Amino acid sequence: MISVLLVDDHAILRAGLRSLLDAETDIKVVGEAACGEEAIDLVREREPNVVVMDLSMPGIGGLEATRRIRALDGDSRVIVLTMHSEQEHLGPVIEAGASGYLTKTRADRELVEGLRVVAQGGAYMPPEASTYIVDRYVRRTEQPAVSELKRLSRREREVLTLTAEGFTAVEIGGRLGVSPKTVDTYRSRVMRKLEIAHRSELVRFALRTGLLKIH
Amino acid sequence: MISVLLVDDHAILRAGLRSLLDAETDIKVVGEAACGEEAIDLVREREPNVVVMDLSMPGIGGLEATRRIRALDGDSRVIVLTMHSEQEHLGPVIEAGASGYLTKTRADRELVEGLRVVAQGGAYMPPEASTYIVDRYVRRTEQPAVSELKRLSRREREVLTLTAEGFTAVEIGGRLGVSPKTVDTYRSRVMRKLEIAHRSELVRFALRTGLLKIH
DNA sequence: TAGCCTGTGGGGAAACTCCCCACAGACGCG
DNA sequence: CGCGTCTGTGGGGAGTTTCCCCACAGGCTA
Repeated sequence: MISVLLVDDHAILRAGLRSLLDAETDIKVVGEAACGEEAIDLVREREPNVVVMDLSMPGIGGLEATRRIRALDGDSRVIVLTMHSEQEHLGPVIEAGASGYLTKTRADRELVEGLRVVAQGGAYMPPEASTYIVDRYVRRTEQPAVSELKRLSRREREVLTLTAEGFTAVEIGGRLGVSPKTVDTYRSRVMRKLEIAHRSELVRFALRTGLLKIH
Repeated sequence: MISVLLVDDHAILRAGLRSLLDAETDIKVVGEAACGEEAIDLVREREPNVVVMDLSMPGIGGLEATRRIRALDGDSRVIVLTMHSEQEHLGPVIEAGASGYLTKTRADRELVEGLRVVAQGGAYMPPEASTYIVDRYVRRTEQPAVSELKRLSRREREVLTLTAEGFTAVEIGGRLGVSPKTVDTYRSRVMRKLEIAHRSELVRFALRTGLLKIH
């Protein structure tokens, strides 16, 4: 059974959504909110599995509400429902931690499906979301930093990565089968080539180029 | 004008794709390949904007071919076209660096659109891709590591993040307005709480919890 | 052939970490 | 109320680590 909270400042729309969802036996609407603040309170109180969230609302709005709901201890997940196809807002929506995104025109057909996906821990986003997400998170060879990567030798890249991961020269040397001092040299050369003087920039570089990634 | 390379081991299918794409005035098919190896050679030679890639092929297959094409110097992008709806392969496809993903059943209607999106530097993925990508890259509050995050005090989190970013205790102390020794203590406490003994685990933790993120 | 890049390493001073210890205020809990 | 725990704050000191300078060999290029 999936519990759902509806958040929209238009009662009519909430009613529409409710009737849509009431037709499903495994979905239960456990509350409605007309603004972001109210939504947060209700999430705290009823801990719905999924929140269907309108973006444009008076007060803090759907985006900020999404952010705050995600910051709560519970694990309510949010599907953003935009009334117009304002897909330029997709980036902020993902940033805010939404798990789903639907436009009104698609909602009637896809909301139920999206809801199930999201309730199961998945995400339901339009194809365009991939653009945004991939842009941000998957290494892109056309990114300027990545072209700089090509100026590093293999050894230098290895040392850069392992250093950014927090290993010391001794450890890296052990893994690569060379002396720690050699590793020192590689690190120095990387920093000179990239014109960076500080370890933190090294980490940032590794992060931007995708050398350092989530396991 | 978008230049396209078609890769599929079935000539009939390539012919179908070609006729589909020839109908567009801004798309030009600049080559065809029947296997991954051939595809790589042709990409090197003709540098197409987009490669339409079948997954199941003799030899290295479409996945490995995609990976290698992405590793080339050029910036040809890849749309994967699966013949059946083998969406369980989405993860590897994204990992391999594909920018688009289409099933055969959708290709006739969506290929041209996807091609344009990808050629412009975007990504064209089914909604399910978001699940995969978001799962991997957007911090998820329900991840076990994140719940551990809540056991850390604010100061401890700050120090954890900055340490993972490569700053030293002196620098962190300066930024937070406390003594370096205090920062040392925070770091120690973080490591004890998380039961980690090594800096690299600290970085991994920061990465997994999203404390350490791309810019 | 003379450079430049890469892989490999040493020396040494300065910096940094890491473990132990200390203390005060806040908070909760018998 | 007193006691333990957590958090914020810091010191001491041994041992590590970094970072800059230097060196040399092999390969590739101009």
